[in-house]
Amino acid sequence: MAESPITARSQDFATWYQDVVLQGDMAEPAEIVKGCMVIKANGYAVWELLQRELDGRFKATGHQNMYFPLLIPQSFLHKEAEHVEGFSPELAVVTLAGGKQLDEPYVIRPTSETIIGHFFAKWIKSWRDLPVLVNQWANIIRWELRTRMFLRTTEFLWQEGHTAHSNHDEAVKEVRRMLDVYAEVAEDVMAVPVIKGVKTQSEKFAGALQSYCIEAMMQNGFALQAGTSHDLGQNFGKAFDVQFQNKEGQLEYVWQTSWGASTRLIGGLIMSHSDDRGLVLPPKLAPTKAVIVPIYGKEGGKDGGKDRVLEAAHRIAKEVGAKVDDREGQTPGAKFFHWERRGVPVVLEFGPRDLASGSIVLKRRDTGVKQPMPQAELAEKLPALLSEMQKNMFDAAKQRLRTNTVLANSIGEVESILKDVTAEKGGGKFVMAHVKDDPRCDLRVKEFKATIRCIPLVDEYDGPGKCIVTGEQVDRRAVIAKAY
RNA sequence: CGGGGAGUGGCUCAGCCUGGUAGAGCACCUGGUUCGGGACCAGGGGGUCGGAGGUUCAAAUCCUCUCUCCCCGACCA
Repeated sequence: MAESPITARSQDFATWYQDVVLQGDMAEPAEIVKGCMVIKANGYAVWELLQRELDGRFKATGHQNMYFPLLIPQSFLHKEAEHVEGFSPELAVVTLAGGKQLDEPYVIRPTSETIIGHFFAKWIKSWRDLPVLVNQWANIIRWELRTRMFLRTTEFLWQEGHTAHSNHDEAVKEVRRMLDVYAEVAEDVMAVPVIKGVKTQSEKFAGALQSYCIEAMMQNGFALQAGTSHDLGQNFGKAFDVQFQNKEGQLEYVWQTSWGASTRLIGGLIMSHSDDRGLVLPPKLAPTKAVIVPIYGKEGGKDGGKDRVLEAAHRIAKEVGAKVDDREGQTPGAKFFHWERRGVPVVLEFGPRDLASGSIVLKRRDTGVKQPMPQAELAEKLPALLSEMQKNMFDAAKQRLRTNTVLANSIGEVESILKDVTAEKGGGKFVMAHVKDDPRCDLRVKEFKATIRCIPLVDEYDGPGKCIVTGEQVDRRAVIAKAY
């Protein structure tokens, strides 16, 4: 398979990113066809690992996987006013089917609140039926004006959780609990530090009371919304008439939540850790943790030196759970590059010299440091090394987040920090400023193409202050940044 | 939709200005020598240049129309 060069330029991030993802291949992970992404082998393997991590946690918190229809009667979308307003512009609609014009068109789901609301109404009658905790792994379509590899494709894979509760308190607890799950997976599994917060009313999910989110910072300082968890209140309950009888025998509308994370996470992963030499995968998400590259040396081949090296390499590989790259006709150098650019955490060199000395040379992907070690110690040291790398990658990303987070006390200051920031040039910051959750503030910030990313749940700064736009008192600083 | 750019073997691209009927590198196939950071030699297969029309003795190259993709903006996970 072809190995195109990575024409990475660390400052030209968009181009770099495009190159890594399009051509830089973790076995050529993806390409875009008409705004939709084709995810190839290794890219999908990373997604599968992420899925497993998320799904395990959903199940551990009592959720069940279900599957709902792809096509939703258009009228369903219209039942919740804000929802239809928010999603109408990006709907793909099926008007013709079976060779006939449909009486009522179907929309291809952009998200499933409506059709799930429809079923919740059928399934929920009593307080004994609650809570209902559902998750769906699915594809959805949002016809955005512009696509971006991994971050915004027309069709994407995601997971959407939908729950119904008998009271608001419990629903909010669920919203927060799932937000924590996302944050945990981002930080512990993806090694991507995130800020948990709430969206402004302007930025919230269409139809929600409140949207919670985790925001990550990419290497160019851009923000990436990596997961959301919505408190839907009774909006959808009322729209779809999801009522239950409480213990007192009275009818009440359910309180709902929804939460989702998508293949965008893979983009976030790449843009958080990868470097000019290709992908860097955190060990927990690396489909292949370690590869042994055998080197046969001058005496190789004929006199059996090659066989001895290979035999020993396979023995070691079996002990430590590594893979041997025994492909013919490729030099060791080519193999090193091959695995390096695919983000394999540990590449092991093993040749005649190691065979003689009982050692093996180990190179870690995150730091690029190469060191010899006794073969006998490898099996024991590898797991510890992988977890050290996992931590190291998180720490590095956390450090970057800290370094690029700044305080500002006037709108002019925020503007001067962010106005010239672009995805290509980099230099993005998370600007912490007191700003009110008021559409006027969102609009003011949009003047220089930034957004209020979130109001953090935990205030790590100086508490209350005056809004830099309206002058009104607010209780903590919010994150303002340019975002993908 | 507005502004840029690009469509030429599998991939990346040169050739176009100054028309003469297609090239390079990588990849692929065969044989051999290699093997501690993208090996080398020799031989070989594969494209009619996004599509349509026009000008011309002759079009990848000039003209007209059209399609597609990429980047920037508006919309957004």
